Amino acid sequence: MRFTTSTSIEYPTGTPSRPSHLRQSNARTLLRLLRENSPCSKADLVRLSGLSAPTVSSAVTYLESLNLVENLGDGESSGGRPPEMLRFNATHGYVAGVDIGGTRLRMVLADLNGRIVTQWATQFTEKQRTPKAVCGLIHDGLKMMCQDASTSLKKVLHITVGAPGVTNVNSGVVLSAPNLRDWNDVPLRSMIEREIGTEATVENDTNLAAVGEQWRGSASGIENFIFIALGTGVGAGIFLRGHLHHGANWSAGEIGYSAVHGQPRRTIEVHQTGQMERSIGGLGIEAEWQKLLARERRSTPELAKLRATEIFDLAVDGDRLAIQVVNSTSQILTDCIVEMSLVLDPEVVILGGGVGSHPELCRGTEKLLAHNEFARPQVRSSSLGTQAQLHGAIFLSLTATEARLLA
Amino acid sequence: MRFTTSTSIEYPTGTPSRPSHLRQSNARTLLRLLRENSPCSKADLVRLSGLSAPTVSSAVTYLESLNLVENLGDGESSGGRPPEMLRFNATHGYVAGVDIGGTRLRMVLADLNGRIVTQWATQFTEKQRTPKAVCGLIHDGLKMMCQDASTSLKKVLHITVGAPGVTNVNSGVVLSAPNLRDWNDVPLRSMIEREIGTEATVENDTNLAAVGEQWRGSASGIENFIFIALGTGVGAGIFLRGHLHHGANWSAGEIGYSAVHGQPRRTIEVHQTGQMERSIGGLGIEAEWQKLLARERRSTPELAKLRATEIFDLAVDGDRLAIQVVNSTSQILTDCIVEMSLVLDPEVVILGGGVGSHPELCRGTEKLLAHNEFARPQVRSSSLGTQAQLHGAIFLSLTATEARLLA
DNA sequence: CTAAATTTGTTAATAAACTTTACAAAGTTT
DNA sequence: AAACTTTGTAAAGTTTATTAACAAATTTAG
Repeated sequence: MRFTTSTSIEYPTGTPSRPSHLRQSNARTLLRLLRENSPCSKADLVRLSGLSAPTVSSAVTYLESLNLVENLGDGESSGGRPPEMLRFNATHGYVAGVDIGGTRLRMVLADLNGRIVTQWATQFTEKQRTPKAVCGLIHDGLKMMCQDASTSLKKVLHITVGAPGVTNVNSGVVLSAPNLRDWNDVPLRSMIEREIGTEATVENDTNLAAVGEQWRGSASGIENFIFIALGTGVGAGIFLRGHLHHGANWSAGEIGYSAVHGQPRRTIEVHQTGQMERSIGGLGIEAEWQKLLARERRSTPELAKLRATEIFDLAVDGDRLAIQVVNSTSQILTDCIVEMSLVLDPEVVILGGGVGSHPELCRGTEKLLAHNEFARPQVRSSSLGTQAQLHGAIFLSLTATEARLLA
Repeated sequence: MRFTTSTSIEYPTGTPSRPSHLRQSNARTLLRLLRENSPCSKADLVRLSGLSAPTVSSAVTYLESLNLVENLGDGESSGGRPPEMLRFNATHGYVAGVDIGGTRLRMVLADLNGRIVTQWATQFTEKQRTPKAVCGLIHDGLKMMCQDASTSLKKVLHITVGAPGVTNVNSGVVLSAPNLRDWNDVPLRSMIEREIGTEATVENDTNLAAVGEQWRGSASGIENFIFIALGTGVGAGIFLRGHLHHGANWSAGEIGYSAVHGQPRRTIEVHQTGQMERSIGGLGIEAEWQKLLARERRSTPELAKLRATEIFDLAVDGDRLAIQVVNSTSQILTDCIVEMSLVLDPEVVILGGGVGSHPELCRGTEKLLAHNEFARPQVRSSSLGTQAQLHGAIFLSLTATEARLLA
């Protein structure tokens, strides 16, 4: 260090602005405007951006040279020389989304407008659930989808993978995934990047579902909401001030371990199913149903093996015991929502997952929440259903790609 | 709308980058570097910023013309021409912080480095607690402080006011403040701005305390933490990903209404003290203490009127009943922290407020949390104590001012 | 004690990016 | 067919940055 007079300065820290930054910044602005307003003319871009015509012209030439913009030829005149219509070239590249489920692998391929162009899925065999095998399957699926979309693997710019477990998004490591045996500290991102040669993001699947619902689902445009996934497992995706919230140890939203009102207090242990999950997870709901059946001596093999959603369906038909199950589930869920709302004050709570998206549960929860004067967010069912994760994955891939299109 | 060929485009949306933006951006960068590294020379700024020497020279001249930077004269040579030392002119302006408490008004004045130069406080009389009277008191206090600091009211660039209630920070309206009679939908910001003629920010006092602890207290440098204020009231400041979280209706952190494990479920009503507050607020702790005293026939007038912190002090001395009070309070607090941690996964929880900052409570809570395998944030006592709000207010004022110094 | 080296800072020349002005191109309206 | 409107480009001028050259002031070395 050459510095001597002052105490101690570390070099360098600044981010100098140079004339070339203007070009970059304006190119980015124009590309964004083009993506939001395709097709449009240069004159439109002049009006939209506030830049001068020569600048727009030069930037568009630059974007065309990168193959990011295509010229569609003359448009309709509005009283003068007809405009040359421009369009963002959505097939300049593609992005992929992957959902690693407990029993199957699902994938989608989308263009740079986020339009899904093809999809692929496969059931796991037991052996295929190792991290290494999953990477191979993803590679296979990607190749199949590229073929189907008549494109090449090289044009896939980013791939986002949803894993059913606690995930360090920065490092791309799946820290733990209870439903996937031996998935602990799996460096999934680097494995995929090495296997496929494409930049990757790894996220928790429930977080992806939340992003999906925010992008083009029930939480569209909402800045503060909680996505609650009720299925075999119970978890939440926390979306605050327009962004996912992960927490200090990537475990935000692990509400399966939350306490249930009226049940004894417990300590939190990783390898034990949480109290909330045991109560309102799919298995918990079915257990409650069986208990009630037994108590009322109505148990038959057929009734006893009903799944949670089927029990809810019975409630819609007016079955007294099933209604009781819906009510107790709704009550526990409501307590959970109230506690979260007091802390976070979300605008909306989205109920998703195989069990959670059942409309009867939404209705029951809404009714109970209405008793409160506040801590009373809107409750909505997931509108993307099982596709939410995949849409969220596409969104994150698009976001990651955006910065790289003009880098 | 002149646009006809495409479906519909609204003008204008862009943010064009022009050469003058470079100057602005670089001036801002250099000012920031100067604030972080005062005193330093132009040559240092060249190295820190990565900009060329002529650019730095020209920008510094500009900053000097605005009186934002002062030249201290020659520094010590390090083997060549001695550098001209530059310093950010922290007395170019001042910022103020205000805390509206239940019984008193406290204010501080700080320079643009955030150094507190003077303070002022007054007890409220009953009549002085109306919004209008409070604005007058703030005006008086500000004038006193300016006199004390030998500066003028015109040099006060921003004032941040903490109010003990739910506050809409965008509009500057205090929506409700249970401890201040008739404070409902008070447009405090515009009232202060009109009275004093200075740009103002209004925030919830607990949120300000959280900001203060993050800036120069127990949460220094922590991106995700929860500040829990335990006093007569119970509330939390939620600090996530480096920013305060307010929620959709400005009521995030209202955990005084949270349910207490083992107590019957209740609906949430605004004008009724919350369950959590009734249990571990100062009054709740004192009631519990009196109950235990009565049960053990130890009640004396002297013991019965002890305040919560004094009861905790007795526990430190080994008093069995007092220890019991600490334990039950810690247990309820721990349950609350665990539930929040499952949702938010904070790195740290700061205990503050008159009751909460008692070290015995921190110790008890830490011990109980240690039983968990996760949902186990660090627990720390507030290090700024009753000053936390004021420091937070100064920080927010500085942040608001920063953008305006070069506008 | 003087000359060389070092560090700081300014001036002059050059480059990049934007804007304004002028104008060409290609329609519609009168 | 002439006038008007809209789109788009070319040329000239402005702003801001950089590099290169140099001046100023001190330390170091012979």
